[in-house]
Amino acid sequence: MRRVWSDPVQQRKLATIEDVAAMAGVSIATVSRAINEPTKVADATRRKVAEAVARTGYTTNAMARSLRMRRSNMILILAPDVGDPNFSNILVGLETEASKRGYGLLIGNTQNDPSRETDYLRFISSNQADGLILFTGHLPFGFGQDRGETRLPPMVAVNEPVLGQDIPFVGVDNFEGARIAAEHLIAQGHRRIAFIGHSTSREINRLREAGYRAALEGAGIAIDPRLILDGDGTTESGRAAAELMFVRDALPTAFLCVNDATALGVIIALNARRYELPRQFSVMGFDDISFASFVSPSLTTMKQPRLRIGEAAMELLLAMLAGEQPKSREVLLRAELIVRNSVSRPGGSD
Amino acid sequence: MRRVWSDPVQQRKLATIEDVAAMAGVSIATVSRAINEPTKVADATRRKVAEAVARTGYTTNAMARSLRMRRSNMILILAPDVGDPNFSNILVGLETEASKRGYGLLIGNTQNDPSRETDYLRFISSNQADGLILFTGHLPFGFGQDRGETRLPPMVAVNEPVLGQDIPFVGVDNFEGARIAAEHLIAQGHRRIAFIGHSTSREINRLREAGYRAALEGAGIAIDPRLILDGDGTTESGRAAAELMFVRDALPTAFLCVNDATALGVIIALNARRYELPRQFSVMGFDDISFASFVSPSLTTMKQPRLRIGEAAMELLLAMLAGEQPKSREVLLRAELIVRNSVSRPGGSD
DNA sequence: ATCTCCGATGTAAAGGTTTACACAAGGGCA
DNA sequence: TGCCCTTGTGTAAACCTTTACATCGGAGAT
Repeated sequence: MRRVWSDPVQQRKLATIEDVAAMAGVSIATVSRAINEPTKVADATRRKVAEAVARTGYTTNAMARSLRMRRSNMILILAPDVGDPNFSNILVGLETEASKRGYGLLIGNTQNDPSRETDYLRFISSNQADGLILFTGHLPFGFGQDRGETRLPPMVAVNEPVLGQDIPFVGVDNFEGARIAAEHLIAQGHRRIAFIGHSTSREINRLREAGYRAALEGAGIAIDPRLILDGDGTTESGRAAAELMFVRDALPTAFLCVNDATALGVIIALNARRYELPRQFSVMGFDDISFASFVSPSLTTMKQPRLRIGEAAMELLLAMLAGEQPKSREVLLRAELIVRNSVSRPGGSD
Repeated sequence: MRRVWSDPVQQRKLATIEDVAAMAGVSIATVSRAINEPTKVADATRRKVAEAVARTGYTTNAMARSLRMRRSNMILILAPDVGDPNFSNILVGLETEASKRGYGLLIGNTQNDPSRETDYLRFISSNQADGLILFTGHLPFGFGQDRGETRLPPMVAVNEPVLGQDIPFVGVDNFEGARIAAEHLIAQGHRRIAFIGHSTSREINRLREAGYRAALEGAGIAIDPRLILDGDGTTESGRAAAELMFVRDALPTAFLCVNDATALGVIIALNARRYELPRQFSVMGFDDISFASFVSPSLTTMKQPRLRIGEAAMELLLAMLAGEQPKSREVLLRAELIVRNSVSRPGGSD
């Protein structure tokens, strides 16, 4: 049995820049330059160094480098729920872009727990991360509020904007997306369209509801407040909202839901009541999360360009780290209408 | 407009241990001890230091600390696909346990690209990470094979074991899980049970197929090789496999699928052929990924204890880092049978 | 022939910790 | 009283880079 892992302590000392310098017969400064600024070094020297690097297997010690340069080439990702499907796909985009530029990703799962948010701040304040991607929709607890004039580190909000803090945001155009969704329903002939929102993430909800209202007004349809319900964004709350509609007297012909999870709940409620979908009721979601195509009927929804959101956010953050002024404080990407089978013309309702 | 983010360079220099020492009127060594080994410091001194720390807002610089101590308190997670739902839930467990013990998580998305795997090795070889969690089922490209006797860093395989490398593994008991699944079908009265596998991750497939065979043999059912098909683990391959069954003459009454994605494909194929499920065919999956409960019929499957897998893996890795000998080289957790609506007694087939 | 300038390289400081070792003071014991 | 041991603290080295500044030759200009 080879006990490969049993000794956690690095045994064979790693080669340092000094070993390389000795082998190449130059000073450590020259080695450093040969590696980092090759043009500043004579060709012959550069070759000698390159060979010594290869023979020693030298890798520059990231800790020493970071200590000296005061930057770690790490980005901290702060998210309330790492398991959220919406998160993980954006993460792929973030990672792609970051690793392309030599940055690493450090992930922090806060579960909306203030103490965990504070906890992760140490990565920032100890220089272990140069910048921050925020999924949480608010500044980490312990920032800004306590010390009056704390400088905020470079950061970009994603998924949900941070209100009142002048923090660059990259995300989907929620207003426009919801308007397109509602217009799709209207184009199918629906006039009585419900909106099931969720107050949990206020800003997203506000924008999507605004898009819904804009579409209806644009089509000359009066807003019926009885058709606007509020949930918390979960499947269960969608189900409950649909049930509530039946208890009241006012029924819609179509449900526009603030997100796919809610839409799923609505579908479950309608299926349970033995309605035939989409003939009797149309349902639309927003997000296009993975199960959207597997529900029955498969869900017509607005697709968030998650990969591109991640890439764009990271690109923006890295540009900020490089000292560039971002062109705009908000990058909005268009949501794409995905037509599946949960929407049709209003027909034999009841 | 407050340009909070516009200057990426840390402006106000952070307090160092020296500032604290000066304020408390002690040496830096004492400050360090007061923070890290409080018992070795007199009470009065400790209080002075604590106050100075509070007043300066001192946080120890992680880079300097890591440089000196040759350990970073970071764990690198190497996964082929960060967006995979199976991954993200294990990640939550990993993160919970790691952050509880003061470790950070660095994530690397390799997309099974050897060059990206090699790329991420720099985190290990430059001391930027102390240990490694491997989702990939193989050593990162560039490890082991090239230098004959390279010491492997402390690592734990998760999800899929690494063959022939004596690397500790934490995961679900695939053999046992598949056997339980098959036995569940047998208990419902099925005798002709198909197994749709996938050769992409060989070891997982091998074990699950073995569990299937063991169950059948245990019940005295002869294995019919025409009922064993191979796919690649995707929904599409599940669909294709089910279609193939219909082309051939041998039909099962139940499909045991190597994973939920495959099972979903089978369900789609059967639904498309207008069979009534589960009356005419039963279908079982494995994994219990999020959409399993939303498919129609909802999927009976074996649930992987993902959270616990993550926790156990991290616990093991950290123990190894602390120099402990792991008790066993393999931690197998039981999969749990989740009964939903895709399985019933074999009935009116055709 | 001298001066200037430039390119290539070396020297040494700085970045912020932890910790081995030395040292001082004080208490207990012979 | 003298010695030893313990407890608490300080000094300085080590961790490994990057980079400002100095130095040194040689080429080109006068």
